[in-house]
Amino acid sequence: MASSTRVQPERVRILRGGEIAPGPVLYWLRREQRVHDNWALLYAQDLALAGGRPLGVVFCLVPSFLGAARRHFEFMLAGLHSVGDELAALQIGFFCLRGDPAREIPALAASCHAGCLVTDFNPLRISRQWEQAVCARVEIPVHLVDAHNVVPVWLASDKQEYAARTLRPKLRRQLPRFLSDLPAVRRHAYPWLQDVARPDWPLLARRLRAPVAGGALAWCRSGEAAARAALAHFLDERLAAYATARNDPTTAGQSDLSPYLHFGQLAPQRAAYAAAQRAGAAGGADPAAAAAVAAGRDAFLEELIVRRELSDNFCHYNHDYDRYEGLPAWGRRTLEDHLDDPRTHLYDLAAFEAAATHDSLWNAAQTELAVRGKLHGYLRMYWAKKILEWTRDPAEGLSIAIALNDRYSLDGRDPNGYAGCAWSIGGLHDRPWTERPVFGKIRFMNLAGCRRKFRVDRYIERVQRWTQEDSR
DNA sequence: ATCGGCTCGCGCAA
DNA sequence: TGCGCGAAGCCGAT
Repeated sequence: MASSTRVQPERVRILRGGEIAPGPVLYWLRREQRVHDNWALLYAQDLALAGGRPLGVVFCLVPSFLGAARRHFEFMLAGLHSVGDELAALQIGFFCLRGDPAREIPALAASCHAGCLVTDFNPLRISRQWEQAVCARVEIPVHLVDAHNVVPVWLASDKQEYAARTLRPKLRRQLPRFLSDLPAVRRHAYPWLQDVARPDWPLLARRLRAPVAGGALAWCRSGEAAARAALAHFLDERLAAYATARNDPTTAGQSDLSPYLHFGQLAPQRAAYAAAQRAGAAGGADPAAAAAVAAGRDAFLEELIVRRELSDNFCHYNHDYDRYEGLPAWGRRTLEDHLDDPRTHLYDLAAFEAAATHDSLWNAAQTELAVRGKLHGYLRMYWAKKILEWTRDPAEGLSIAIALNDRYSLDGRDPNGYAGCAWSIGGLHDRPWTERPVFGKIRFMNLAGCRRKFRVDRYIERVQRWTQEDSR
């Protein structure tokens, strides 16, 4: 069977080799929960078209996943619901299974006599384990597609990068080849004819075993359509101010796209391509406005591509990405020099989770995280660094920061979160600074710095307003 | 308001 | 082997 005509071969890794057998192509959808701008779906469709076969998509719902809360599952299920509807309209089969993917995926592949299995790339350990388990239980080829990174993670670099500055030039060299528009998925010429039971979405929601944590997520509607609207809104309304406003938690200066990127409802490459198109022309006759758009675009692309793909690089090449042992050697060394330093305050997970520290800014940040399911980028650093400062040792601090981020943040359980916690607490991708108690040479942050950057009282009031709205 | 120093190690130039 | 420089800061000097 011929290979893909629309997807570059460097995007694809063969997890299990062999001849593609007769029978439909099955795409096991995991991280990229969208129909459009999805290289893995396009690749699976190309394989199916080349062989004249039907195409099916399967998602396997795991009732409990890395500490995710009920509202995360509800957000995800709402998005998957529209994915299923759109695929049906394209004559592509859609299954939403429930249980252990290591059992469910091979069972489905066998029952529909699939000739090939395609899945999307995710660097987290649990994803690799599922891949291995599935490969061991099927007799057909399994192909893995990096549909998340603009430059496929294994092509961008063959090792864990030391810092953004070592990855940046490697990405830049490859971007002309990869930062392109994406082709449209087609109505599939060979319809999926076998009976597909429409997922019983309300039943799936009722059977979840996820803990209830945090408030409702009124600010962020789920789904591909909402994601595209949010991108358009950001590019139209906020891009010009992004370079200057994104580090001020009292203004709406951030893109607010991370939930969509995390759940795969928005393709990073779509966002990057759209932002790159917003060249100086946007300002028209006004050179200052054009310069602001260009600065916003550059800052956004730096975060969207360089820093996000750096965190995929970290988790892909460092299997201790969420543990103390995964921190850089100089960071661990200097933290260990200060293990016996007295701590000014000590809290456990429950006290942090209850936002019951002595610091009203920290409590407000934790409250924002709990109520809204997101924490402003600048405050997220302060938040994590204080957890390091107020726990008995850095390993405990790291695990508390990760646990809270995974439980509350809509974009938790993502390489971004693990890299962010390791940056704040262990100096990952950072450099050493003046030595001081507890932190050692890890970059320090404090309230005075926040006051210099933004109106701390205004931020705290803002969070209190959200809390009142939420309780109503 | 602005500036330099802090401190490690990567990667490139020589 | 030497050297420049870096994921978002802090602090004290001017």
